[in-house]
Amino acid sequence: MTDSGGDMSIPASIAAAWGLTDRPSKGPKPGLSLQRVVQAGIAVADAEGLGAVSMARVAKELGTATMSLYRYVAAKDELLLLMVDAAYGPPPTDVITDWRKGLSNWAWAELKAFRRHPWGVRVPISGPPITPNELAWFERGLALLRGTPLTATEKPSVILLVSGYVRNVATVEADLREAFEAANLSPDDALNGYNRLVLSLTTPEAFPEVHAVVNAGTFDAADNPDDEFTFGLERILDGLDALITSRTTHG
Amino acid sequence: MTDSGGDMSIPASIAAAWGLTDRPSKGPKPGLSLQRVVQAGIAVADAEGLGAVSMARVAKELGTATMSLYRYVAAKDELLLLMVDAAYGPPPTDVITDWRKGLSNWAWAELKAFRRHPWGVRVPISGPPITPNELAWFERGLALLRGTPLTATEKPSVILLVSGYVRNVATVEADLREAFEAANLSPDDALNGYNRLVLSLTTPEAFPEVHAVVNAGTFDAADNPDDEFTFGLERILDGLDALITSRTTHG
DNA sequence: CAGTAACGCGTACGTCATACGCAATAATAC
DNA sequence: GTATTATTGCGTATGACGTACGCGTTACTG
Repeated sequence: MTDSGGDMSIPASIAAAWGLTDRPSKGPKPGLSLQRVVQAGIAVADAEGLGAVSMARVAKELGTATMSLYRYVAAKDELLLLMVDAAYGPPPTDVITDWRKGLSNWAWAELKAFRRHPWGVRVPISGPPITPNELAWFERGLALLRGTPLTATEKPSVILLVSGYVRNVATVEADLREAFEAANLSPDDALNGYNRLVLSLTTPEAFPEVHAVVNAGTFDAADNPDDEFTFGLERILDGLDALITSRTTHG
Repeated sequence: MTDSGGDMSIPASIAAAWGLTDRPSKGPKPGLSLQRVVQAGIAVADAEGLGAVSMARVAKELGTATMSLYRYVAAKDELLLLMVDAAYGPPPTDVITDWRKGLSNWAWAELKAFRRHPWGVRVPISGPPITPNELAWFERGLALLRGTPLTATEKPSVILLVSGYVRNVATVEADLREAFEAANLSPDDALNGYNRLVLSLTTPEAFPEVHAVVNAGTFDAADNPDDEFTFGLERILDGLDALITSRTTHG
């Protein structure tokens, strides 16, 4: 009863990221800029992890007082959202007509963005894409599906499917990295520790498949980290291919 | 140089969840139990969201002092991990020989668990599965692939692929729900607000595909929320089917 | 030149996780 | 039966953190 009017309007900082704010004609010139604040946040996150990103820490990075940041960002959540947007950067613009090659290229580019900024996967998703780069990636993904017989309902589902997969793999990679950095082990030792841990917690009777997988040495080495990603991606693309070709042949 | 010995041993509370702790013979009888603490945490999260889960709030739920919880859990992170584990519950135990039906059933069960406890997707993933239910789900998933020609390396990849997808869809569903609860709108109005927002931020020239999708009314209604899930799941299963049948026919 | 809007930022407050220590308790060792 | 000791509940205190508020300053507008 208090505030029945649902808003759904965007924060000023997001509008600024879209370049929709005309700079005010009055008052002192800003000493900072939204971009510089976001870049400082990224610098801190890259160097010290997302946990180190506090308003105070970001301000220190810029040599300003903590509260000055709030002239550019209304809340920390907004800063994080814009940091992720900047971490994505612009999507690949290669002109690719083959949807499969295009989507694969797109997915790899997204994975590389997350590898460059592993903290990206730790920022909780706050809603559907509204920042410039997020929407640009979405647009590019949809464009790659242009030649396919997929419906307007299906195309976004495909993008969700692929980008969600990228995010998952990136998350697992980040988990592994954080685990062995925290315990300062080598990646191999971390995997090995996990193997021994699982074997000690479970019995072969109750967890036969898990034991079989662990004993097969599946988790022994982080062989080529790309192989894991490739496997799932190819399955997804195969599944899409099946649908697309079935539509194409039954015209 | 300080602490070169990497540990990789588990927290006491996790061991307790596995039933590996012999209760101490000395001292007063515990007034609480790990299970009760975890259940209280779940009750708070279900009723008021994950954001409301503070140690103080959980303690209040139990009628105890905040610090008493630390006799059962060494840190809040552990509590959250165990809350998620309990939210999963045991995996479906249906005996299904057809891998595709089995995996589908498994995926749907996981989605339902997340729908029951939507905050589950908001708990950041801290590492590979080590809690009882998490590992039980993993085991079940692997068991469903027993009859397939997939290798010991591929099977976990498949599980990661499917459960990651479930998690993504559950996250998107949670996003939507939180968005319209926050703005107290109906789901339709929330979707509509997003549509108008996107159209106002982007131009049809720069974002033609996005405009086409929005104008097609794709995001107008949350029709049957299950349809979205089904679409992606079937694509994944199709992709797996392609691999499995190719292996089967080429013996 | 007065008015005004936007700036940088110091202060203060509320929330939260959690380290520490103490008194009470209950089993064990003598 | 008494002393010992491990373990419990929990009060207190600390330090981090996000951010509301307001003040003095700046630079453009009327």
